Amino acid sequence: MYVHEERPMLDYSYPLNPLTNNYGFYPQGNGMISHGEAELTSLPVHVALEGRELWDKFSNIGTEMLITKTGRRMFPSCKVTVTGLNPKVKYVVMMDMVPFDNNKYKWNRDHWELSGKSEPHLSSRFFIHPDSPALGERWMQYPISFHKLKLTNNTLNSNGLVILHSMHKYQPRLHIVQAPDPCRAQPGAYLRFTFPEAAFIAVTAYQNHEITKLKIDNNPFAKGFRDNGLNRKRFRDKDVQGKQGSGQQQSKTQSHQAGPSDSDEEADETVSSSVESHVLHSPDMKAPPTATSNPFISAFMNGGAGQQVWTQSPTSHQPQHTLNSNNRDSTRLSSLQYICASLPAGGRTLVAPQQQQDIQGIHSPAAHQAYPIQPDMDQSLPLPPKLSRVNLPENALRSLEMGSVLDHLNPWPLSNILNRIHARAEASGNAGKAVQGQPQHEQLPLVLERDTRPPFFPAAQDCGTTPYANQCSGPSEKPGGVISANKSICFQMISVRLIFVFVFSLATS
DNA sequence: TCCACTAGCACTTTTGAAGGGA
DNA sequence: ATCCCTTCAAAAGTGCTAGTGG
Repeated sequence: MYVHEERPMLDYSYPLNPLTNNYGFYPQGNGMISHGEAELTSLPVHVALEGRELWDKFSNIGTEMLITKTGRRMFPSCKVTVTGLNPKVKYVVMMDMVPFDNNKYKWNRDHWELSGKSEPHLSSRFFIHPDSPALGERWMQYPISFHKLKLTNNTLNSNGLVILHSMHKYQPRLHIVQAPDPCRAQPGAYLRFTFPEAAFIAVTAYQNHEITKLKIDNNPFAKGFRDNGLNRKRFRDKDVQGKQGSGQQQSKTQSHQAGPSDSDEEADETVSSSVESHVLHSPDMKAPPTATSNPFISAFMNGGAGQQVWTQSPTSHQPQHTLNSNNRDSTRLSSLQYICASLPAGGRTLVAPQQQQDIQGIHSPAAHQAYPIQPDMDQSLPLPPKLSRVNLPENALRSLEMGSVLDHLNPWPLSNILNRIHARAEASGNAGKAVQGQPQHEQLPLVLERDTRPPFFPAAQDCGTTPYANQCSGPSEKPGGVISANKSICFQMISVRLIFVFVFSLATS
């Protein structure tokens, strides 16, 4: 199982709600928290995957997620409930996909079977939740939805998509990153949660008709295919001409009896109750006037825009002048989610209890008792505020891609980045004031000296035994793997730089 | 021939601008 | 001038399917 477990001492709770899995994190309060470790890791953080009923339906059949060149949303989408955060501390929440195993799959008539070894995993690209950063109380107020996360098989995409291999199995992974607090000169920590029950096989066309049927029944966008697709003109015409259904239509007829009634509500709730994601920009998007409403984006625009932007007033953002320009390079510059890649192996991965037992063979009922929960899943929550799409200035992203070639040889673990922020906060003396002066940032070298001081975070573990070995170990030995490995390194280089600016912006926002 | 993949289609939902009324 | 509500067209998200290429 591809779970990067760094601290076997971690404790996990059992599911507390029959419809959700709650993954709790309870560090043992016996002084095991290392020096300088941030508050996040000392909190009883619970994460629960919403819509377990639907996920289970898919999982029982064998979840498939369509991936396309232009990107396809997940259905069901990942929506999680988080509890146990510090309500007054800012966090960044993001998601990526990690390989479920080392295998490649193929569909054989009516079942999935193994089809050899998996392709080298492309470095992860994060989908950063648009509300990031936000206070813990906000994250706990509403379920956190990632329904706008898109999957693609296009390794060259520039539209903020998560890249996957077709016919490979993946599972979602949630990251909660504590924004560094400059005033307290304390670095941020982060937690990771994987969702094995949401594992899926990425496909370019649905293989299992049962999955297709489930999607049609539950996804409101696919309503037009309900009632055996007879709503559609094409099928109506065919019906009139003698009901000469296609193979797929026939297959639907075999089992499709359920109306849209119940599933409608379920699906509608899934789609409508979520928060809008921000897609930082694709060339065909208009720049909305609310582009700077997100403080993170504002911070990023200020903090990551490179020299050209440093000279601007923080309030002088003109989102309509950003990536939506006709600049021909804009197609390769897009969202932060897309560019952010490959979180290093420095965090803590929390897995489902059963999975945890598989790995470590441990139980922890005490944890459950210690923190009897938490979210009332039946309680209706107010709809979260909606956000408009936001854009990043092109030069902000471009400047981040410019850096030392050496960077890709030693990508920074997130912990190192946070340590560096901490060091910088210390060096600045009064970080809260220092960060107000934007020009100071301009003077920061893009390529910072490394490892000049001991880390405050646990150093990234050697990832040779993890599924991310491909990311960390450089070019693959396979001839075909060199290119993808180089791509991976390139993504890493960009992403680490972005993460740095991103987190640093958090510290200063 | 098989299989993975793509592009375009028809359909539905979502979004946001525009307009009108209080 | 502002706010709220309704309307409507465009954009975006679905699975389907014919066709392509290895």
